[in-house]
Amino acid sequence: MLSKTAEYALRATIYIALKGSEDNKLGIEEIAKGIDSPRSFTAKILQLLTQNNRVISSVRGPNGGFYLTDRARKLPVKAILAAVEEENVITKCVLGLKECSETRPCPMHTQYKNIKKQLKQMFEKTAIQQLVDEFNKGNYFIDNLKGVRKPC
Amino acid sequence: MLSKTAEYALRATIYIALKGSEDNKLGIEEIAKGIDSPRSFTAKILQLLTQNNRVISSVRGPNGGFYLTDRARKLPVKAILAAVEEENVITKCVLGLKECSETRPCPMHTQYKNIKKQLKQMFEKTAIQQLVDEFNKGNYFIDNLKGVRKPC
DNA sequence: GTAAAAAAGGACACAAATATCCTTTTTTAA
DNA sequence: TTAAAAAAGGATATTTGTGTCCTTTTTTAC
Repeated sequence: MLSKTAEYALRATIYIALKGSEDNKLGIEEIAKGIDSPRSFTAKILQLLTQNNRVISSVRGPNGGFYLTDRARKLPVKAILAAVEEENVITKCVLGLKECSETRPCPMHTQYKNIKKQLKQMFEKTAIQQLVDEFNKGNYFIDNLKGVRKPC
Repeated sequence: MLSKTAEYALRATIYIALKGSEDNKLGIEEIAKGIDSPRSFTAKILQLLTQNNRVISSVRGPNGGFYLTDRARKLPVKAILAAVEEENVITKCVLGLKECSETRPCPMHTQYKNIKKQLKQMFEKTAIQQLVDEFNKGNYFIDNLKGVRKPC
């Protein structure tokens, strides 16, 4: 479904949103460990997220690190995909046809169109902070987002 | 969503189901042109489909080619994904976590679980022949599955 | 203002996906 | 039984995705 790049981008951003703040910036070391991802590769991805779409904020030097502003927390999850140029999952034809629409549908269009619509909704209507809130409400215990988990 | 390999596998199989029969086998040349895919690469993929899961049947030599048996036409679309080892789209966590379930959900599990369920249904409940039937009923006009299109 | 900490950036390495080409095997028709 | 047609198979090339490492820049604290 998504590339490793997109998965790490989502995991890292959610991790930073969950554990960090402007007063408590997180270093790349902690983030990579927290989401179980390769450190340097993740650093590259975070660069995309700080530059391309300003989803993540960063500060260099001692006490520096990554965090999300309140503004960024209101962004839809789609903004993360956009930063790593993978928004197209939302719109792409399941058979990979360049043209696939209601008037020129591919043979799977009827079956897929509603799923695609829901994917679109999920990524566009869900704010990053919303994921944080829901996660904090639950008593979840997650393996890969290690530092984030709570005991069951 | 899907790899090129999976897309070509789906397109080729649907193309063969639409245009071919045991009496009218299709050659790789025609198939690749019909679905707008690289010829040799598509040939490799068709090998997977003939070997791994017997979704497609083939005969060598003059008047040989590819076709689908009636049995194969009843297979779910998932069988095509299985042949190219890409069934996991149906079950995979959207964030790529190894463990993600109702009891140990990832932060997007709530939003994604229903979409995943529908994806699963689509690939498991839709038979290849069903796509053919629906396509033939409509007055469709498709660019990439070139030979298959009908005028609007 | 100097040293240390941290992200940013550049260059490179490795692996997987995608794609091509050529040879071999099978089959058919003449 | 031979030539031609077609898929099967093997080897290799190319591109993209993934991952690492080292240097540079920025920032802070002392």
